[in-house]
Amino acid sequence: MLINPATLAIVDDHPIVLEGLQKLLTNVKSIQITGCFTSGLAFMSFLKENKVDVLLLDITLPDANGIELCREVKALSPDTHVLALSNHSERSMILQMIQNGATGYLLKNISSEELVACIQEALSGMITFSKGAKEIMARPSISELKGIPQLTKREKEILHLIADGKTTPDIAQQLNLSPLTVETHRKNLIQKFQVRNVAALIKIASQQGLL
Amino acid sequence: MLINPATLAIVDDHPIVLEGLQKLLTNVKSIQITGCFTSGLAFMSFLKENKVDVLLLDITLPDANGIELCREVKALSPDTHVLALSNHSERSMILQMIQNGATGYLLKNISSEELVACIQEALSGMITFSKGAKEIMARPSISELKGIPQLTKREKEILHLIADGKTTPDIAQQLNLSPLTVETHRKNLIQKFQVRNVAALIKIASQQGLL
DNA sequence: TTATTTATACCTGTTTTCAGGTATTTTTGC
DNA sequence: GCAAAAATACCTGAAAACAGGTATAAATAA
Repeated sequence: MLINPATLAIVDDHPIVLEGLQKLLTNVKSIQITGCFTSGLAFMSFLKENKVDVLLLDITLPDANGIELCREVKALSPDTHVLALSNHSERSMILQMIQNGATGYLLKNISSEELVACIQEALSGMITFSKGAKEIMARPSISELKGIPQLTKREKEILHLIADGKTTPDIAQQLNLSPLTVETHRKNLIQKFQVRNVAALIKIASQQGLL
Repeated sequence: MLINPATLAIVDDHPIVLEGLQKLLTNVKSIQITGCFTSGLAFMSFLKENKVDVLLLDITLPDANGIELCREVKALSPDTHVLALSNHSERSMILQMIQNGATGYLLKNISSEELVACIQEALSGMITFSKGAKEIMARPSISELKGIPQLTKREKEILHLIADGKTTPDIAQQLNLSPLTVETHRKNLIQKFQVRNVAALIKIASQQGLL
């Protein structure tokens, strides 16, 4: 099974973490650490020249935020598996990282065996979470799920059309309704979600998975 | 380890699937099937009277869509672990289910051993995926990640404020800018994302994890 | 240092949205 | 069958957004 060891890079602004991870992973034969960086910019220029199979990425960085960096990495090098390595234990943060192309999410309290196992799983093309992250993901906050207004069929329909950039006259024509009717539905949507305008409406609807 | 077997319910509009799952799970001592339903409505009324530890939920249903049903289930009974069981293999679909409170996602080509393992993992309070689902999750579509316009610091700032429901005058005051300047940024945002109005802008920005 | 991008600001006119209502006809649930 | 909810439609006036420009200072990259 020893063809070529997988290349691994680490981005973390704490040198101590960098040191620790290196020590943990040096005696793993199947993994070769090819670079350690304390800034996103430095890593990106490295990535342009070198192949990286796995990236361990801290989310909080001095120059850029990890979520955007993750997306940039995947856009430049889609085959690089990005594993977020973070203290952030909010469910929404984990979801955002995954949405932006991360192959996994590891909490920093991870054990060394678990770390290696997760890297292996990522290398084999699967999403992976540390135990702690799995537990967080299984516990959706009730507030996220409750307090979601109940929409009628028509309201959902119109919500989607609004989100697609359609204006009231557009929607009225498409659904063969009076523009005044569409306005009423729009107003009810804004009222039900307790927001001020469509911008906030679309944001909340999108975050709650209604679009 | 045999205190009380976990209660499990199944919602799927194909009776054959219902039969098959029942057969697969009857000889598992730690799991007790307490109900099988072919419609979301029927299950919801059952859930009001009975405790359900795990729900195997098909996404495509005649009366409601599984994503919304999942949210309703979690709102009514937060301790019920919902495992999506589906043929849908789109990454976005999986993410939506998770965002709406699902504890896991299983593709229907799952093996019986894997199914039991996933149910056990869900019962122990962790998110879980079938092998196939893990692979899909690890492969973000490139189109999702590329083609994202590059925004300046100011534009990001204003994008967030717009998403929060702030109007141009609001934003101008908050950032000590001329409303006309804010209008320009707003216009540039709409142009960069190639959309018609803020509604579409916020939708796309939200889906790309920029909010 | 020069060229480009970014951030700033302005102008005009049209369209759309939003706030504040009222009101009738269908559905749907009990 | 009756009550409630949903879908329909209307009205007015103010506020905001959008389309279509132009233009200049400051910062940044080549």
